[in-house]
Amino acid sequence: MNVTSKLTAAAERLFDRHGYMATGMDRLTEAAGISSRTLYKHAGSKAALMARVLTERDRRFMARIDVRTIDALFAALEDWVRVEGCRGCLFLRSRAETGGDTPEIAEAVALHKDAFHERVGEVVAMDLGREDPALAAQVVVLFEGATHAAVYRGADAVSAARAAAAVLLERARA
Amino acid sequence: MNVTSKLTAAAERLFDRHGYMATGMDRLTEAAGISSRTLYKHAGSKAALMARVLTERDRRFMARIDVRTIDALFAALEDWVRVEGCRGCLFLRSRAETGGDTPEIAEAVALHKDAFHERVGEVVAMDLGREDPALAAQVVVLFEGATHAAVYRGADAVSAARAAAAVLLERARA
DNA sequence: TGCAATGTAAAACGATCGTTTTACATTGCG
DNA sequence: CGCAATGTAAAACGATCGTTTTACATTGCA
Repeated sequence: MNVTSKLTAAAERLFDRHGYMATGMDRLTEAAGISSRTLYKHAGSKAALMARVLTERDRRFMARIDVRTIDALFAALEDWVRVEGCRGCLFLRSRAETGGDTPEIAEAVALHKDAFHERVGEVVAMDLGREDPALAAQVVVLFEGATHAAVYRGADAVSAARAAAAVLLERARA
Repeated sequence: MNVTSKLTAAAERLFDRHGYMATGMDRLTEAAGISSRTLYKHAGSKAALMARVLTERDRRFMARIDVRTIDALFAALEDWVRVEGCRGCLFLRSRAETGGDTPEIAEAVALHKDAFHERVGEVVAMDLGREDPALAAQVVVLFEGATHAAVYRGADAVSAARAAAAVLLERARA
């Protein structure tokens, strides 16, 4: 495992657990086992490191939701929550913590959310046999809601979203 | 308008726009038009101020969703988003920024989410004519999802949640 | 062999953090 | 009148912030 990926992984974990602003560079260097000079050579700045974390997380997340049905989409979220925990959407959190004023971060968030919405549209089209933008928008809302309600209601929130999505899909088929 | 409520209002606005950790005490004193000594006499500490902001926001929010139907619940959210903007749930954000390690904040968040869930249960019971905990959980997820999807999709996210909730309610009636 | 790259450890940078203190002005009420 | 409460302005507190720098060790390759 090279320096960059070790740093990125450590940063993602600390940002997720304690928040972006609350995580100082010294805790990052300590967790990654590198000096501050090496950190800045690889990351450039704290904002750039956060953007890199988001880009890497987007890759991992999108790979996880490479599915063919809406039900599998929520099953993937159940897995994600079980493995990665549930502390809300790290993308929206980064945007909120920076007030949307850091361009590199705001752009990474926008790219992720666009890609996610497009993926949901594709899954809906595969599952339903035709495109249905209205249903896709509802599934996005359910997914986002499950992610955030899981913070205080745990995996039950994902189950509720999964059941609701099944009803909406059934209705769209009729 | 007395000192305390002016401070609380200014703090809520700054915390919401720029994030909790990113908002320094000097910006709070400047926005509230008070000295730092007065701020600490009234608020005690930054964490206590944040908890007070959350308690006040809970009062205002719960008053807004004092409704009798599920549809009115999402209509109220549309109003809220139009008036207060959409930067995600300030309760979950405060919890995330502090890592859940500040008791006064974690407690205020838990109280709010419990009260919200109970209120949704009451609205579902009124609208449906009987209790339906499963439907209530789904409405909570839709509401939470609308709140957070609205950050990047605007009021359309609330409309989508509203339509989805109508379908779920219709299905529960049959 | 020797240079360039890549790393560490640690000090230092000015800035800003949350909070307290000092010194003084204003006001309301017995 | 006089005291207690409540406010402001501003300096100071030590700590920590993100970032850069200095000085030195290790490694890979021509």
